[in-house]
Amino acid sequence: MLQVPYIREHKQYVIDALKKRHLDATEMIEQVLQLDEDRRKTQTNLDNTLAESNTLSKEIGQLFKSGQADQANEIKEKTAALKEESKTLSETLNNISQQLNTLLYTIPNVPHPSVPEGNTDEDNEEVFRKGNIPTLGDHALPHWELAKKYDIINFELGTKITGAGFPVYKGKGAKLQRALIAYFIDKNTAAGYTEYQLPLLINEASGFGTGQLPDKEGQMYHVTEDDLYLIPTSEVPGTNIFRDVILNENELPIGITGYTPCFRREAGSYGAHVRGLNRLHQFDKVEILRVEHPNNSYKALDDMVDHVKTILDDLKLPYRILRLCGGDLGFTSALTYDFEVFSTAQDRWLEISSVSNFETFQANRLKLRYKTPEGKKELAHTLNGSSLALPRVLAGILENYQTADGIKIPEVLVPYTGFDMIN
RNA sequence: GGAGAGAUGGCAGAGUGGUCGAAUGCGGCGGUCUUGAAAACCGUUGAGGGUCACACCUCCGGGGGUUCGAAUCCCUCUCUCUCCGCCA
Repeated sequence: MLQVPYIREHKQYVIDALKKRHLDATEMIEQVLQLDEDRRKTQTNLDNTLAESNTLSKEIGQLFKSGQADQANEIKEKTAALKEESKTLSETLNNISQQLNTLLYTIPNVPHPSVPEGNTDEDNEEVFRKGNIPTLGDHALPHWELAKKYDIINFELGTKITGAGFPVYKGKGAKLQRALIAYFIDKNTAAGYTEYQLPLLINEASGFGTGQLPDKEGQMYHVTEDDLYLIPTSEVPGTNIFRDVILNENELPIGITGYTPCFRREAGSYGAHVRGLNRLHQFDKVEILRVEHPNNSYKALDDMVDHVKTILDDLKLPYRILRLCGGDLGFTSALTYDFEVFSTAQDRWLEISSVSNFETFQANRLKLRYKTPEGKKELAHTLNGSSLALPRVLAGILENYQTADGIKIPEVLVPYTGFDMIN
């Protein structure tokens, strides 16, 4: 959620920047500013009314104490009108505040100046590419065929147990998953991130804090009996650690990492693009997350990108990094870099990580602040990124490491798997 | 699932109708003392709105009510804890 004072001071900039998202926010912004002005006016009126009746109440108390009941009763009559007035004013105030908030919730984050123009993922800007795309012979198979051939993932079984999009990993496939998780977390903790194990269900307040609610309700599985949601990413429980928190400035920066399964309804997805591991309802992901001083958050974003790079370098997978264009940028993000690994047998790029700076957008919803040495409270910046999303990494490994004899295991993983070949 | 208890400032914990944004202790911050530290002592220390700054207003789990006046009384919701049951 954008900060109203910021909008007030940078009105035109905000409107122009939001145009990158193909959103003409002129009217919304004007409305926000008008509502905010109304809000403050009404608040002042209400405050004055309440101040008056507070004074009278005190007087009445004094009069009763000194036995002047007649005078007290006289003043009592005066309070009725004030009471009526303050009731009306506070109703108006609630009304205005609600309108203002509803409007603010619908305005996405202001894109960073470096965000390129563009409509779709095709307009994203490639900023880095590394790794050789192997030339696979005629034997090359897509990962879902490989999974079947070596009996390491069973999609049909998951369909039987739950439904489409809930694969069952088996034998070396299951072990490889576990190896990847352990390796990612070790890598992240070595870089200074503190490991967490987080809840997989979240309440409404948490969903709101990171921006999934109220708008993107349809993306999450909802346990209606208890009114809880299955997490679509550990960003949600991870970031909500800091909801309603005021840190000391010297506690920054904070970095945490955690592994969780993620659950996504993916309503409306279909076809070849969701085949195999490409798009699932349940998948594993290791996440990194940071709380930063505003002055340092873009440096932190670069650090996170560099960190994810080293993981992919270790795995020796061909990958590229994209800077998302305005049209493809997520609602809450100011700047996002996507990592994509090349799926050789499918001849396409698969997104395996998304690293974003949300600036104060989430912090404002979360009320995540830090206290400066002067005692001022400022919103912190939040960032997060995947390191990494498992299924597509697995797809990349299966496809790129396949040989006539089986699938080789990337060297760095062998200590974790205990085997160097799936055959 | 059954029975009971509770929700107050960073934490612990008083407060049952007016002078309570709230005693006290701990913690935090600043200072005195000290070569330095500890101890002791002194001071300070919740959040939001509003203002150039004050004033002022709101907040004692959420919502509603009674009252001139509510942390305090009533209703309701949520959550937490204890015991029993069930269970990984």
